[in-house]
Amino acid sequence: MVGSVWLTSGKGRKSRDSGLDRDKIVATAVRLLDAQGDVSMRALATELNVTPMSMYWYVANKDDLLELALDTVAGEIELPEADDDWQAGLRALAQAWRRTMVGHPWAIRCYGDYLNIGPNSMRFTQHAQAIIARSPLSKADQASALSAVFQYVYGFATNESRWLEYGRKTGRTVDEFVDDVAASVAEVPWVSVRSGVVEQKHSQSMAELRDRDFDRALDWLLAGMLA
Amino acid sequence: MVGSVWLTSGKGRKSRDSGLDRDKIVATAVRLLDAQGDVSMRALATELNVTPMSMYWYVANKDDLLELALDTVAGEIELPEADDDWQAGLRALAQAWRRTMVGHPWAIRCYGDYLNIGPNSMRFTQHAQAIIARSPLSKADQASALSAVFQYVYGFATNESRWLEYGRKTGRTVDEFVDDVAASVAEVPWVSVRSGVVEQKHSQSMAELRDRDFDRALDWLLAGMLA
DNA sequence: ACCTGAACACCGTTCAAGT
DNA sequence: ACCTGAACACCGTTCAAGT
Repeated sequence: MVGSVWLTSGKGRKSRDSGLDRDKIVATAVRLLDAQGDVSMRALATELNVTPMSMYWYVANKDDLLELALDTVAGEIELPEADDDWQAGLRALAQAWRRTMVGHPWAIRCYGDYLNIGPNSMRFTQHAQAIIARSPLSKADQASALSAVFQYVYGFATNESRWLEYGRKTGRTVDEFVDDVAASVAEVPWVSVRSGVVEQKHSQSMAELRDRDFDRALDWLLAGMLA
Repeated sequence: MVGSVWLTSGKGRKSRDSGLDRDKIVATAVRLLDAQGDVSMRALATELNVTPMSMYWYVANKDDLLELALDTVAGEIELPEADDDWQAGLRALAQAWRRTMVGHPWAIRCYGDYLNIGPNSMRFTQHAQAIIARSPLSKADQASALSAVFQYVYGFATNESRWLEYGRKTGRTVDEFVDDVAASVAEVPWVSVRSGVVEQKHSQSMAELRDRDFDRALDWLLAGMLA
């Protein structure tokens, strides 16, 4: 919670004598998380052909493990080339973040649980700050602007991930799943107005809708900043 | 997950013979969630002086219980008076949502887990749609605009709730907690640039910063929509 | 119609012990 | 230095049984 792996020296760089080390454990955890949406310490251990308790030699507890896993996926985010157009840069960065988060729905779920000060997360943050520094905004506005953009992106990606997870769990495509929901929801007595998502669905695929909306809102935000 | 309490007729309107009914169970769950940040079925039952298993007569499972609890807090959101100024209306609605979510951090945590089609949630949704309908935006843009605003608000409130929870758990004020984090984080080798939040902290309280940033970003978004 | 007891299949984690 | 076994204190939930 308040403690962070990154604030303790820890048993990070232990070498092995049975093929095990912290990196391997974290990598395996990420693999299982990607596959199942969650991990237990016990499942992780059996995957590694070892007793559950051996995990605790490399990692203080499950929270630490997840914090490490989270920074691992933060390392996958492609940072766009430096460019003079800060708005384009910010859009590209937001897109990159969204892309990798949607690829790891479990990550976005635990995003708020940790301080996110691992090396990869910090690399990302610094990149974002470098981009916004090229804008004409005041120092104070720059911070607000970054928060605004990434709070929006976080909200968007969270929502997007959920639909993808729903789809995966029910073994249907997202579009099919949305149809199912729409049909069920229509039966509920107090639902007289359909939600925006469901309403527009039939004209285009959810994926197209999402892409368009994502860029659109970013443009609004960026345009508003200069107004 | 994909199933929803609201899609099953369920044991909702059972009467009691030992003072128990679904409403009372849900109300108690909300009380415990507010107090501790989570509930177990077992703790809820003992709070109600009853065996864990009796819960399952009123509620199919824990997910259903939480879905009901979530709609209960959705009922606390104060819907602003109808007004011709749609931007003011949207801002007021966003503020109201933020206020009640920050009061129930557990709620925002499970917000994405359910379909949110309970009566109170739908009342909220319809109110939002009524407000945006008064804007000059096209039908399609109206849906995008609502999504954008509430995705941002969701991201903001999630972030805000986390800081408040951290503070509460460590028994410090949010400002003190931010100071603690800043001090610890400064020790981490790869942290060469401070994050926006931490950097500005000393000039004003976090609460002031948050209020200003929240309104600010909403203004940007709304301004961008008309550009 | 409502509630219980015993049980199942899980969790994360501590602690003392092995090599 | 690394790993294990047994145990503790939890979970949500099923199922058959009581009243």
